[in-house]
Amino acid sequence: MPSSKSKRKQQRNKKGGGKPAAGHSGDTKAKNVSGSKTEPKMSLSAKELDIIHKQQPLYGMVSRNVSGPRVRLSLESEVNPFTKQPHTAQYKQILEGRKTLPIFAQMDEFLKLFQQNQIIVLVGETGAGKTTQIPQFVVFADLPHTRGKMVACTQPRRVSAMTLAKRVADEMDVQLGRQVGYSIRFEDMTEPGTTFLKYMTDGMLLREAMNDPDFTSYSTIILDEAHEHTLATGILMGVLKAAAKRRPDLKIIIMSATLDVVKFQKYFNIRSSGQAPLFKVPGRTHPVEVFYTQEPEPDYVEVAIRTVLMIHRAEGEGDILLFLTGEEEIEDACRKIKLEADELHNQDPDTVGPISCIPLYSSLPPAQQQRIFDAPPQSKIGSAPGRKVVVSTNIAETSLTIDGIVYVVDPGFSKQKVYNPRIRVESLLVSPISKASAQQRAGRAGRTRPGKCFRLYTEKDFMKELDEQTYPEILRSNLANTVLELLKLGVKDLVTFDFVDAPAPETLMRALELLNYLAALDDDGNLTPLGAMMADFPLDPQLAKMLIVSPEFRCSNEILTITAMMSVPNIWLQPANQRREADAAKARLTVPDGDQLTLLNVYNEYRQNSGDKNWAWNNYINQRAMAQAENVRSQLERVMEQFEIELVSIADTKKLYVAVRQALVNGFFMQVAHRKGQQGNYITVKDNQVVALHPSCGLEGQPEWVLFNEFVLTTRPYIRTVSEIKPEWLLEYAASYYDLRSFPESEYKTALQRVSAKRYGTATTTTSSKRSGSNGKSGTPDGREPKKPKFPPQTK
DNA sequence: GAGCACTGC
Repeated sequence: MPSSKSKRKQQRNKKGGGKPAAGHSGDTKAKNVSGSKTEPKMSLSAKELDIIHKQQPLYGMVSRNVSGPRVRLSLESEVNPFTKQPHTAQYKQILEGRKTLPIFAQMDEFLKLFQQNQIIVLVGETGAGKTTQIPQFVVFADLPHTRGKMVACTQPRRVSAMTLAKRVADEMDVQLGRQVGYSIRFEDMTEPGTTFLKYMTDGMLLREAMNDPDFTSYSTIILDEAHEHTLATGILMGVLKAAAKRRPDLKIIIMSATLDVVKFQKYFNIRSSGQAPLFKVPGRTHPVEVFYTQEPEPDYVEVAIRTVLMIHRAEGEGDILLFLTGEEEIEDACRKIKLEADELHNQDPDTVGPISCIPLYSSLPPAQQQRIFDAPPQSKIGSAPGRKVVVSTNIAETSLTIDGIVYVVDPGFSKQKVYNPRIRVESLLVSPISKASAQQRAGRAGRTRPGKCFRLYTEKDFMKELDEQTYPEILRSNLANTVLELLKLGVKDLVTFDFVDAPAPETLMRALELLNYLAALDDDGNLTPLGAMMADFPLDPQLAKMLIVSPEFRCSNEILTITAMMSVPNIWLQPANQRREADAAKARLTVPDGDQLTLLNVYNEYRQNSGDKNWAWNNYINQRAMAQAENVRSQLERVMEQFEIELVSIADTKKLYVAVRQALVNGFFMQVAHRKGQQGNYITVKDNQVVALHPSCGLEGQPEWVLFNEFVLTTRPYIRTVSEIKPEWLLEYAASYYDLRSFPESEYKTALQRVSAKRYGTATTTTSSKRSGSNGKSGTPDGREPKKPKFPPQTK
């Protein structure tokens, strides 16, 4: 079957881009179809109609010159336009459903706007069907398969890309992974040459762009969920805008669920043709009545619990969704709600029904997450109906949809990432949500029938205090990775790069500085060969650097494992009632020289015991995280193979553990702390932050010099995932960063000077044996003075 | 003696 199809496609391709799609030579009919301004008359003969209906549904259609009536004719055909197979009964049934979507009635209008513009901004509430229907309209308008191109539709999350592709494949009556497919990390469900509609994560499209900055595989790119302002979406917009200027034939559609789209319209004003046109799609959700508190409430958790109980007592049937900020808060609230609701029910079962209270957050095992789809508890005949209460983080705002929710309780807070470029620290802070977020939360009450939303803040606060939109992620993140990606994408000047939301100069400066010290950038800010290689690894720059140089330390096999383990969420389980057992299990697996070595040890033990299905569980290790680490490890191994980076190891454990920590220094020499006093305090080198070892740290005692993976700001500043290192390694493998002349006077400077004097005979000159010779940066051979980097650019 | 909002390559 594939061979006959590709033959047909070759015949079409011979005819070239603008020619009729179905081998029909005279395209006069097509002109008739789309040429007139009013509802076009389709002056098709009975014979032609018969061809369209029974053999060639795309007969006579011309790419980007297609009208609604003509598309509908193709949809009603007996045969599938793309497979030439007879349509199934399921197709016809789904098509009837699609026809009732409001967006379906706007097809003609959309096709016209699409034809006339290179870039469109489209706004429509969730449930309008825009994500399933618009890509299909575009497929008919573009006929990408006749030109060897694809239509892409990007999503911020993997699950959405997968489920949408499945849904649309059904709607188009094709097999998933053939004409319609998806592409996400670890899974490419497409067939090159056959797939012409591809759902994918925005991160995946960004990866592709690194090797093809003009997006040449695509005729149209649809960017969905733009209102979420995620990092990848922000970068993609900038890159797409640049590509659209170079490629007038590349069409772009920006889709958003909130009305605040003027920003996008203005941003995509290319060729000075005025702002990009807006296409509006009506929503299809039920009305939600919104209530506010009269006075600001000081303790939102307490009020939230009271509100849930009030709804349970006084409101009609329907489930409740309460938004809180984190795991502990959620588990705590669930306990209290359950306790009080049970009491109410026992006192008066006739008016107050039974309740089930279900926590929801991402680190819950999938089986427990599934509980949100359970039916509410049954009540005895004659007594009040049962009710389900879901207490959730923001995961229920976007990622997971729970049907049957009628009441939403919104205290107006969520944990949000904030970045402090001065000390290069990302942390999580409970912050007020935006208006857009509050609206999204309220909308969760109206998915199946009219609902109610109780906001635990005043209407005045909503109007005056909340931001319109959530602050874009690009303004709240460490951009080291992003900057490396942009450079690999061919962006020369980051300071003048046209961002939708330009990051703070200090943030860019910090990123450039780090990349320069890692030798990913030369002193003129150009990507080095090492930097180009680093960009191809789906890793933070420090991890990529350490992995690439690890063969020089004969431990690339181990560094590969550690890198994978450091790329997955926390592997340690600590059930509340088994803390002592969990701690004991952890102690058994701990390597006292460093937490990174402990991670290596856990992975190796896990693999050695792969026959024992209960090993992870018995050792209080998160099985899911381990499986993820295996996955990441093999992906990284493939990239290493591409670059012919050898996988080597040292048999002697003692020597191996030294080599591993030396390799760590090559990536993390900027994350080093020195012990200060006897109180367990450390001070970070150059940033001078007072920190403590995180209680989860497995180091024996308090070594003088440590390297850390993470700086976390919680009850106090901690460093987490820590290894002991020797100061000589810093001088040897990161000589230019540890040029002591540039150091502020400090205890650690004095200590390093002592080491330097002992080693090189002088306290100020740093020479190097240049062992990490994969770049010209981290050593100063021949005693030459280290060159002062021009990077990063200084800001005022 | 803490804690991990969420997502992505």
